[in-house]
Amino acid sequence: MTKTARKSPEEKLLLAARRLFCRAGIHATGITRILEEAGVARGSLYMHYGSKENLLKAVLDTEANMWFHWFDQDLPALKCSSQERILALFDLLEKWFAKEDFFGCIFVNAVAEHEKDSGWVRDMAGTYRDQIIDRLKALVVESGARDPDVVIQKLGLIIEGAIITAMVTQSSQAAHIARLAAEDVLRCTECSPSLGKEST
Amino acid sequence: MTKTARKSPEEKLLLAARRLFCRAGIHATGITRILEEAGVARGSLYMHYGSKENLLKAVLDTEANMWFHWFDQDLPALKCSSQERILALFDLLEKWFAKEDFFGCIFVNAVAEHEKDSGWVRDMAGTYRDQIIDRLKALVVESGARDPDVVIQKLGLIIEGAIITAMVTQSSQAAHIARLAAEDVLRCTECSPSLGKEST
DNA sequence: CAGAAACTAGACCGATCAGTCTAGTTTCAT
DNA sequence: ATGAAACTAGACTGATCGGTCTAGTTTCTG
Repeated sequence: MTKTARKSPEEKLLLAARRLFCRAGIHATGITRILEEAGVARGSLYMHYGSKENLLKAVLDTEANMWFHWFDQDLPALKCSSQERILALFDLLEKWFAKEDFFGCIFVNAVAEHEKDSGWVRDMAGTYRDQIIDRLKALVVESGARDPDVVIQKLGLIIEGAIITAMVTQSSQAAHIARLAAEDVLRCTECSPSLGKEST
Repeated sequence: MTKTARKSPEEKLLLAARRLFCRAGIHATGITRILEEAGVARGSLYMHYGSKENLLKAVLDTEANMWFHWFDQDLPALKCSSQERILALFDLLEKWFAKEDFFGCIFVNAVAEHEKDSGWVRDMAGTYRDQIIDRLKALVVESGARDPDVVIQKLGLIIEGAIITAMVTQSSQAAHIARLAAEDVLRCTECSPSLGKEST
């Protein structure tokens, strides 16, 4: 169980930063605390990342890659229908939430603590979000849903709700509820030709 | 349109703090910036609130009261079924999201930027969350849903998802999607005697 | 009108922050 | 074995933070 043993200072910094940024907040986490948690010298941080901001960017990249891995590797490996693959995403979420060091999504946290009107955090989060939504879209379209765009938006909303609920309640239960809600959405979409039309 | 005219320094501080905490983040917002935005002297802040922390608490109180007002005043005033009242909540959310100074939910933001394991922010957010869920529960039970607890959790998740999506996308569209998803959940709950039972 | 309370403007303080720099140590390729 | 690069430990800097304090002005109340 030597968790941070045999890792390069670069990797130890990345892991410590991810954990602390999520657990205590980005602004509330000082460089010094990251260095202590990582067991790495001050100079190494600035040699590898140059600034706290760049370190945060690296953490965001890492988290995005987790999502990409889910969509590009884990889900396609399943031998099941594309609809079941969509639902399997919530099982991946459940595993994520259940990790002892899960303290919310760094993207949500980063957006929450930074300027909402503009800025690189917002841009970066938006770009990665779009890339994730695209992958979700491929799954939904493949499943032959009646109104893919609406389904995607509903599912995206449920996923984000699950993340926040899991962060607030500190329980992986949210993923299970989210899966049930997603099942409702998918069932309604394939069963009802036209829903109510309160246009406004 | 004199927005901050004829208001007491206390109220001007509260409004400025709420806006800035949501728009730029709590830690990223300095006392001085709040004072500038509010047009109020430094001493007045400490006379009325004593600390930045207490000011944040007051902002959280205000936001909680908005939710209580929705559940205790606005929704009961509607002459419609309790199920339609549940859905009307999403119309209130839509109005909220559409405000020019909507930049996310201060509760979510506050939890996101503070220690997740403990602390007064977490406690306060949890307490208010429970009180809001209780009100939602009353509505759901009144609507005669088959499995109220699950429905409540699904709806809570959808509501939180809507808030985050609205924050990230800066669009009130999320409320509309959330309403559609909520309709799916309610429809499935009342139509299907027993859903799939993947009990984990 | 008079006194108290609320309020303003801004100087000021100690703490802490991100980031720099120096000096010495370890690691590693050749 | 040796030199370069990576790394450590920690002192240091300038800026900024939350919060205090003083002095003078406005507003409210009786």
